[in-house]
Amino acid sequence: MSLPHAILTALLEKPSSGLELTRRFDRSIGYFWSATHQQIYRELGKLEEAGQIRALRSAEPARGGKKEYEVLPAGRAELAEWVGRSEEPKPIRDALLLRLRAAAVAGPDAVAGIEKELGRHLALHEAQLAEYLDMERRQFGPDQDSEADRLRYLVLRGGIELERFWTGWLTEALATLRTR
Amino acid sequence: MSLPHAILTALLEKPSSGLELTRRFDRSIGYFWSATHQQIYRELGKLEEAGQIRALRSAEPARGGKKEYEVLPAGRAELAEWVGRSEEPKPIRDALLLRLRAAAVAGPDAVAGIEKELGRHLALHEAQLAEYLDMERRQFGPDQDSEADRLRYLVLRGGIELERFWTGWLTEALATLRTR
DNA sequence: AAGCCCATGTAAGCTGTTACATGATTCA
DNA sequence: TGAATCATGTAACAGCTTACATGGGCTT
Repeated sequence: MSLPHAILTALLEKPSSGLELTRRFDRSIGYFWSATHQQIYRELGKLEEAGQIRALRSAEPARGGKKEYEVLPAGRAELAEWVGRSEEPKPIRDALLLRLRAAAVAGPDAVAGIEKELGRHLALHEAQLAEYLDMERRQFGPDQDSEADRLRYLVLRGGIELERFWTGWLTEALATLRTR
Repeated sequence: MSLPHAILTALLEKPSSGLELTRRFDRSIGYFWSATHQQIYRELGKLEEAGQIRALRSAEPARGGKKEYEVLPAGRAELAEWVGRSEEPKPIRDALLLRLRAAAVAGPDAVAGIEKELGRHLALHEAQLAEYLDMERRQFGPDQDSEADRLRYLVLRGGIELERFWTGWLTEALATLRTR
């Protein structure tokens, strides 16, 4: 149940149309909460229905016209309430770890195939880490004065450390497999 | 599309009934691929239908009787093929990171509420890390001779390092919030 | 005029979650 | 015998993914 809150957050940062939101979900917000344009349009409809957001320049033609949305007070209140809500961490579902475990029972032929996949993932995570480090360098100076900036920096720090975990573990995994 | 492969892996490690599988998904397999008993029973039906697994002691009564399943050659082949298959890493969806980002726009009142939640998650991840370290100590000695053991140890190493990431980042996040 | 991108959607299907149902066995 | 637990399911729904549809504007 977090997609509506992700959208409310994005719209509070900047009122946007559906497609603009989609773009931003491919960049910043999507780094920790991904969504496709189909999900976003559906959810925008629900949020408008619920009176939490409102379309600007209202009377555009239904098809082909751009609709910008902004958050209403009810939406802001809902988001603030959600932020403080308690929720269990979701159990992990990671296909790569599962694959390794499967390789242990599927026999040695399977192990050769998985090595390539591990290397591919390593490259992807290294690229993501580099991008985060670049964002860190450009967007965050030595001192953040505003509370909001410090929170945003914390989120980025999470992304960085998570990618460091992946690159570290994948490197270790490849080294282990190669010395067999 | 990984649940059937998780089940095949578990059944190859040891033929089991639905409930036994459920138990094991709460322990070892579930540490990186969780599933409820409803999912498991549904999937067991599909796998049997597809000729990848088979029920032992076949003619037990439908209700209340225990059914043990074992993997057929077709199932083993499917798993081996899947292990080598290439797949994009799933985009991240992490509610806690999203919450922090939302807190940045939802105002300072929201920040107070989130601190408690961060502390709660920290305790959970510390407990999980301790459990993994205990497993490491008990199940894996200084030298793993068999390939399968080394793969299983790699998976556990992944779990350990992932929990270290969480405890480290959550500690940093709490420290940052408290010095505001 | 044809092809491309922008922008907003619809529809179908799959996966996962939550709530409930049913019979068998065990133990107080 | 009643309650708890074991064991296997059914049903309904929510969320996400994939494929396709529709119309407008811009370029060549």
